[in-house]
Amino acid sequence: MPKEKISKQDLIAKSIDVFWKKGYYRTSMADLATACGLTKGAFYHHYKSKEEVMMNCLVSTSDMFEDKIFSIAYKEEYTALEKLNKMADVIYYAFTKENGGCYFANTILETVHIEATFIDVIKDFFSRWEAAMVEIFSSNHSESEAKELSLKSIADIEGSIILMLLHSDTSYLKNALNRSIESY
Amino acid sequence: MPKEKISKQDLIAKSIDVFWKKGYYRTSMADLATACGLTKGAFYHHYKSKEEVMMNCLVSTSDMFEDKIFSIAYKEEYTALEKLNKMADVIYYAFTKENGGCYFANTILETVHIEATFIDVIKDFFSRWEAAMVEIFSSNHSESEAKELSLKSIADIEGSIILMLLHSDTSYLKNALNRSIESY
DNA sequence: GTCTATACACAGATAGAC
DNA sequence: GTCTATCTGTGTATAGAC
Repeated sequence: MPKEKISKQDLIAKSIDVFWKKGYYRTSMADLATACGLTKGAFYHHYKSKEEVMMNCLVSTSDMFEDKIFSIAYKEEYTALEKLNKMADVIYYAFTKENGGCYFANTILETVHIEATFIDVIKDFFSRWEAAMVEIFSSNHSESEAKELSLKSIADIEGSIILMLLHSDTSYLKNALNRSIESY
Repeated sequence: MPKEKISKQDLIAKSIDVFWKKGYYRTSMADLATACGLTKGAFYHHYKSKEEVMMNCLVSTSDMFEDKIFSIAYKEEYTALEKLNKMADVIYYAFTKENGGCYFANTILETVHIEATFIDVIKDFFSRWEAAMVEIFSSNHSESEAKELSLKSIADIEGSIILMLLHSDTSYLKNALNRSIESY
């Protein structure tokens, strides 16, 4: 296979940046193409619709979170508290870099009342996150307590991201992550 | 003044429903006009731009929350716990009726990276909410503790709304409201 | 694989008849 | 105050040259 001018991985990575920042509906195919240094025509050669690009972006981002963040919960070399702290650091980085925010929360709020297209990928993301948190909290709590603590942490973090974006102040997220650690 | 076919109040009320459900960018002027039983031309007679309609909708909704919900925090005839319970009931109703969700959270996530137009009204909404919660928690906690408890409650509730919408399950919100009451 | 050109629908907004 | 008609821009998507 001859070398490609631009790889599919690159297209998705660049597209994620645009979707993350502008949202699904507000992003045009021209935006995505330009971000990749292509024209619309060339971009459509790789993906046949905006929906298809978005799906690939969501799946790719979810996999990246699993790989870089949620997987920490299953590493045997760390204590539960170490896992919580390490995850908090990477989550903070992921939700504050560039313009900040949670790609999945943005997308579900934008699309949930209009089309069900992306709901399963987003459910999957939150289910992976919850599973990772449950894994950690389970070392110290009953199964049902661990689940409740996990859901509370996730809700608190997501809500704090909203306040963080509203006030342009990352300490809202920082505080939520600390509350999550303290609840262990 | 002769009777109007349709009052400005009605236009805004109907528009809020549409914006709440479809979001700002996804809602067209034709959507708003149709929801009000008007044509685009007639609708433009009342409001000169979509942005102006949105601003009026946000302000009107924020005032409604202050009037019907946040004001409970300042009623002297109730104990702090009664206030928390009453507020939780109305908040639950407001965020679950129709399609559910928080109009202000939706809007800030949709627009914050694109335009700053609505940020002040939305800040005002959250600041009113926070003030009401601080008023209640202050009866039992120091000023700084009351503020932290308030922000935690609000973040938890907003995050739980996301999970509620994702899973079509209002118990996420119910649980967050209970956690807020228990934290008193 | 990338480009230009284009088809077609719909967006926000305005003009002018009734 | 409401309507129809229209202007202008932009959106998704496709066709076909290079």
